[in-house]
Amino acid sequence: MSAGTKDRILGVAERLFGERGYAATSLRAVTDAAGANVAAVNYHFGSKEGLLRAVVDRAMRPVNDERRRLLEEFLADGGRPDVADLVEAFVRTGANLARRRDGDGPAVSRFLGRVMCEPDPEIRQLFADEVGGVEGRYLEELNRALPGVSAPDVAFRYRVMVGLLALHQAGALADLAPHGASGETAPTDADAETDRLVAAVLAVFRAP
Amino acid sequence: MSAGTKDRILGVAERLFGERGYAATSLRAVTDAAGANVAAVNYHFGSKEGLLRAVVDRAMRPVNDERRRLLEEFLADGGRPDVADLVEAFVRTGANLARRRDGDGPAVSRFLGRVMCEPDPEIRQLFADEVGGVEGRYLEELNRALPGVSAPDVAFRYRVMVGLLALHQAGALADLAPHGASGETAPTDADAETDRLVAAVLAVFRAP
DNA sequence: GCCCGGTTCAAGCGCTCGTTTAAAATCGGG
DNA sequence: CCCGATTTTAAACGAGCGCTTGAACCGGGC
Repeated sequence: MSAGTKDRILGVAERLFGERGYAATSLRAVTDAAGANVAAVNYHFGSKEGLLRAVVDRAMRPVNDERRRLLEEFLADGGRPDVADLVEAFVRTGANLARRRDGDGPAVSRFLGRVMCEPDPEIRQLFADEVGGVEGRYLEELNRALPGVSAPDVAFRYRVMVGLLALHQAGALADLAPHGASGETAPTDADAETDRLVAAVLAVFRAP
Repeated sequence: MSAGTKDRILGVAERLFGERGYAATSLRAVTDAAGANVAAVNYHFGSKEGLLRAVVDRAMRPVNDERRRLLEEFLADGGRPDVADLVEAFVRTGANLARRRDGDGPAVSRFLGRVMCEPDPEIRQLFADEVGGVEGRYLEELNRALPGVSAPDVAFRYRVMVGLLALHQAGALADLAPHGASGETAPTDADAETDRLVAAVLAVFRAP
């Protein structure tokens, strides 16, 4: 039933890094939950940071692939994606992670959102390297689709998109509610939240 | 010249928590930089979390006060603030922190942004408690100013505003740039960034 | 049957963590 | 000037950290 030690460690690390953050998660917490030994981490991944790198890579790969695929679909036959196409493709690809068939969707999603918000510049760089290529191409196409907006403005709105997606995935948007207010504890439908997110990002890009 | 030990610790903690995050900052790093002894933290603040609480309180108080003042100014004489008023008041109050006369503005700003993004739910709660009252009133007024938008939609857009402000203050928006792209290393004018942020949030609230 | 490369393990390395203790330093009021 | 309270200090506590070591385990080919 259970996968190999290496994969079990990856899965647990993904979940715990996402829940507690990288710095606050000890290797022993990971290996205990994975039914493995601390030394196994250093054997398979070299170090704690190596483990993080492997988890980021595994989690990010399908997202990158899907975003690249959608972009190439848009560009096929000399097509020109508009802003809505690009935002939909980019944001929903990330947001839909949480709905993966296996039960790990929410964990992967939260993990990726959390990594994007980590304080340590090394970790941010690690993540940026992983995502780099594809994101750059989206920025290019966004510039092409918004000829009336200056490049720095497009770049800013692009960063807003990435940042909001990260907060959404980390679950950080959900509990920024003003708590003091009425109920609202209802876990508002996740699909509705994603729709709201896409709409918000689109509104930002379409601003005058 | 130097303030008392207590205030020096508060100042350094503010800076280091903002730079490295709470979990990754040791008490010894704080007290060393403050020229104080580790035990002084527990004497003055009881614990590491007590220190965090004190720093949040000190940093957040002027922001809360200013937001409250602006809101009451809008409401004076039966006035009714519109969306632009509310967003400007809320976002700029936070963003302008970085321009305080003393040199600590950027540190305070980064610290507050970082705390809003911390993974630990206890810390998030601590922050929410501190901000609570005032934010709830802004949400109320936003609902009043947007009669055509459903309450859950307004609540979502409100969370987008708070989240984006946090990312902006933490400096996380600045380096989500696609790195792979051209230069853009230019530290784009901070005022221009704030203007873009306000414009983006306004666009979100004004979406159909 | 035996050995071998790839894995996993218990144990321990040196170090840093948050916290505690008790003594020294500091200071204002009688 | 000295006393009592407040503040600051050095030193140590136990726990947990990331990482390393050397031995045990394991399945498959000679």
